[in-house]
Amino acid sequence: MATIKEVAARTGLSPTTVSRVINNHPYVDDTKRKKVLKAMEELGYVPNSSARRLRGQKTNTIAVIISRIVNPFFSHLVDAMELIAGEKGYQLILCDSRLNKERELAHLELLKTKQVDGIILASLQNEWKDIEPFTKYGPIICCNEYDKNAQMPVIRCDQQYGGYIGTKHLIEKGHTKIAYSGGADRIQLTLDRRMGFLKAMNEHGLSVKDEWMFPSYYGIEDGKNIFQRMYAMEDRPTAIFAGGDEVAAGIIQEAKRFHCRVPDDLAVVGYDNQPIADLIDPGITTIEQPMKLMGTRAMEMMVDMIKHKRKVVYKKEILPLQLVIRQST
Amino acid sequence: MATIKEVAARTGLSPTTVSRVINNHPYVDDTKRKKVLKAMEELGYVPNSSARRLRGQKTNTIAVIISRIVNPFFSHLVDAMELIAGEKGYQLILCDSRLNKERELAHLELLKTKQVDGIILASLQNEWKDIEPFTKYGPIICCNEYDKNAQMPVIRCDQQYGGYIGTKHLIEKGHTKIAYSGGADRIQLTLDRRMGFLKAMNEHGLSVKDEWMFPSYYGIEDGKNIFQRMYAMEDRPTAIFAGGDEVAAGIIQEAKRFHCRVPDDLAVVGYDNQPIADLIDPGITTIEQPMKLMGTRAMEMMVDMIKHKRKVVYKKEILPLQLVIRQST
DNA sequence: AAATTATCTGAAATCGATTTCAGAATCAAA
DNA sequence: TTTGATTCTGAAATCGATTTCAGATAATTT
Repeated sequence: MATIKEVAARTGLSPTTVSRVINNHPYVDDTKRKKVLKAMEELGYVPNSSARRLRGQKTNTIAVIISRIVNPFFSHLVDAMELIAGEKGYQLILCDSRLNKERELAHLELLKTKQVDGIILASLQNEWKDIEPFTKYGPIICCNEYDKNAQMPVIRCDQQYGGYIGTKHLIEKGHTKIAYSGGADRIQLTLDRRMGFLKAMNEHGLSVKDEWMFPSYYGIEDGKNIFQRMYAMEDRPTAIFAGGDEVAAGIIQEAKRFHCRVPDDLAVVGYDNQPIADLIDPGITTIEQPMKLMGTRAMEMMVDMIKHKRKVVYKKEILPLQLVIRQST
Repeated sequence: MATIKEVAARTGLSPTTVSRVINNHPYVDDTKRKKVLKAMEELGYVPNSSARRLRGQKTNTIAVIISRIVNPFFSHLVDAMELIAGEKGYQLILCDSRLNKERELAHLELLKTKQVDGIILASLQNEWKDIEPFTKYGPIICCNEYDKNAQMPVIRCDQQYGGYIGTKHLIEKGHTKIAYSGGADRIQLTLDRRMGFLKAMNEHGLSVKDEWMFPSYYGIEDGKNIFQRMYAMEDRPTAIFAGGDEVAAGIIQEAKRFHCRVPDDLAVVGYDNQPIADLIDPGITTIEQPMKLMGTRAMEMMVDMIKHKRKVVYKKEILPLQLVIRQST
């Protein structure tokens, strides 16, 4: 409630001097500094952040756009970001696009209206051409997902490598009839992963049946669905590379229900290494993504870009992926 | 980049009129209104939100304080809140106290410094006496957790009832030697739940062994730990009411490893009805909390309080809990 | 002693919007 | 025709801080 003027009045000094005390400027007489601090204390004065934002043209706020906070992948990512943001003195605004283009664009407006100093895009619903116009209002970086055409900093994993090592693992286990979930999508990350899958298959002279290529799905229910479709096939695959641990879990759960043994009758590889991967029986062999590291690095880079108002040098960081072997393969 | 002045200059009108157009005030000549809109469009003008905040003494931002976003309970809660906040035109600032008192207090400062219009406390690390001073700076409501002494609006579940029905269910299944996890804690929610447990036990003339009362734990590892401790006992309980689904999952997983059959040798009841409850084998009998509803109602109430600047009438809402029976009992 | 530098202070401008207030023009009612 | 209401407009004040600029005083250096 109290303003800087009231503090000034109470001390008989000017608002300028009070401001200097608040901001630890040099050249303030020590007696007066103490007087100001005392008055601030007594009045319960706290600087009004709206005024500071306006004058300073800075919000100390960063937005992160994700597609679903309930997805453990994103909640871990956001968790890491929130920690770093706090350490660096920034607030984090959570923006959930819910896989919706318009919502994503609406959230990007935050940068235009100066509600945030920068935006981390951890999910990408729009094409680069629709996002690009926003870059002139402040720093935007991609984290996890990316666009091939985008000239913007990005922190991500080598998804092609992920697809490759997962598939290779199945091949080494002796599988030749391998299904894949995560096909028909315009998301670069998905395309990369699929390319890795196909690369491994090709390298071993294995062909891929069209009917074994499932589109991108996310939930447990989708996994159950996929299993049923495979189960109904004449020529069943003996292994599947699922797009995520939840899908993998759904497949495994449904397989059990149909007395189809995992991994003997059907081997399953997941993605993300989420807690459930280690929880269900059998444990899911999966590709671990360094979510903490990705979130941390993205936030560090964002703060760095804001602080140094550095001309957006197109910078990319690619983090390692790892195969975690459990009992589902 | 463009300001309201530039728009005014371009149209030959005053900033006042431009402002009227922006805010849909009546009494603006239609020709001029169109002229202004055109100029805004051409200049790519968007109102600066810091200026609006300062002048309007409103931030259109709400903070939610939770203890861990990676906990599915909270991510679902936040998910629901984010949705409603967006619908009502508010931004959501995510504050993760990480179970730390100081972090929680630091986040409450957001209200003091006018960075947010209100705060939803979905986790409570401090005592009411330390939180109360902040209430004079704006609306604060509790969601999920609460404090007995607190005179503040709260949306929560009847945890005592939850503890009661879970325990009663075990008793009805014929168990008399029932352990409980979630004991030594100063959190009201935990105390309530435990009271429900004890009430059910008393009603059936069952006594509770001290060594069967475990403190509050959260993770899978804690669950494993609890199982091992029970397993090592002379007099083993035949059932346990775990504080959460993760703990329950840990117990079940470890039980399997020791060839202890669930539910025959050990029945397990969880809490929250998280996805894993349905995923692991056997499925976990658990108490379902209406997280979506709780988040939704909390956000609606918060927006309502902000909009109507209503004197904080102490209002509480208690939402229903439900027993979900699966194979672990 | 004069010149220079370092330390300290406040008036006024500024950030970019909204609101108040007063006044002008138009229209309707008495 | 006068009065009153309705519609429209802009100058200036305001929100609450920070920054610029200029000036005063004290301390150092020549």
